[in-house]
Amino acid sequence: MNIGQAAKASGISEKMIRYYESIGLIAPVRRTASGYRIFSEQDVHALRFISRARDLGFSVEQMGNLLALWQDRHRASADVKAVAQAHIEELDDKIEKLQGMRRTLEHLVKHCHGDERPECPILGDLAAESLELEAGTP
Amino acid sequence: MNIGQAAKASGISEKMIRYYESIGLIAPVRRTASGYRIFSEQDVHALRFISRARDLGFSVEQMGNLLALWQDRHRASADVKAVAQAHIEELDDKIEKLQGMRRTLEHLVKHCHGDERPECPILGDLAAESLELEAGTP
DNA sequence: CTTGACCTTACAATAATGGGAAGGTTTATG
DNA sequence: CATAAACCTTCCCATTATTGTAAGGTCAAG
Repeated sequence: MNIGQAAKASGISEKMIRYYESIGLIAPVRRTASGYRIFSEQDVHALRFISRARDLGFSVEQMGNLLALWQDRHRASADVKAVAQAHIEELDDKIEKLQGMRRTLEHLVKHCHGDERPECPILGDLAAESLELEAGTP
Repeated sequence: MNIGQAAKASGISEKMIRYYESIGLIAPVRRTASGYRIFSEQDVHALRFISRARDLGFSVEQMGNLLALWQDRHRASADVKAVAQAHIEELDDKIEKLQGMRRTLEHLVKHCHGDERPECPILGDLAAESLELEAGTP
């Protein structure tokens, strides 16, 4: 299997496969005499593993940890669980941050007439001209 | 006011102030004979505007639009509202994506024993060895 | 007049990805 | 067999927003 086929089979672009190799996330694969990469089923399996981990939002570093655990027959599932839980917390942080932004913005949008006139509480809030809408006094 | 004071007053780092100037988000401010930047109250006001917009997750490009609207006396609030609403949709997309990841991960974590044994549904799912946990057959 | 705290520019790095150029290789077709 | 299309290779650049660092100029206080 050459890199194009491996890319299709794994859902990771050729570019990213080369990148993952260059940073050591995956080991260099075999090459033909002329330098073309040859991917075994095993190699593609690892790429699919990465693809799924990536879909779950794991960073390259976390994927490295997961791959190492995956390939370690004597791993403890507790270690895997710890990585996953840490990632859940990261996700929660991001989600909460975005939701906070969303709430504030939603509030401002609700109070904006959205017509031809220039008066606008959204700009008012950004310029802090007006009476602190929302901002933390519940 | 020099850049250090403007940074403290606005909550934007010196670095980022220079950067925002370099990319044209803010106009170049006055300089002393020796080249030090001098920030007026107006300049700092604009920086605070940017700081708040940034806290709401607006991109540099969006902040540029908002600044332009802010400084346009004849703006229509509808235009501001449109920018804000577009951003809310972006936030919603991001939130939904993260929540999807979180749900899947939570599900996997729940089924992982988290002990000394190597068996782990989290790795199993990433390797797609097992019976498609979660993945779209409700 | 020196020291330390400031300022200046310029360049590099981060994380993950895409784009393209310049050139070698394999495959299909005439 | 020759040639063209479709691959592959490496290398460099761009992205977004931000921080770090280095080398050097300036200012205020002692």
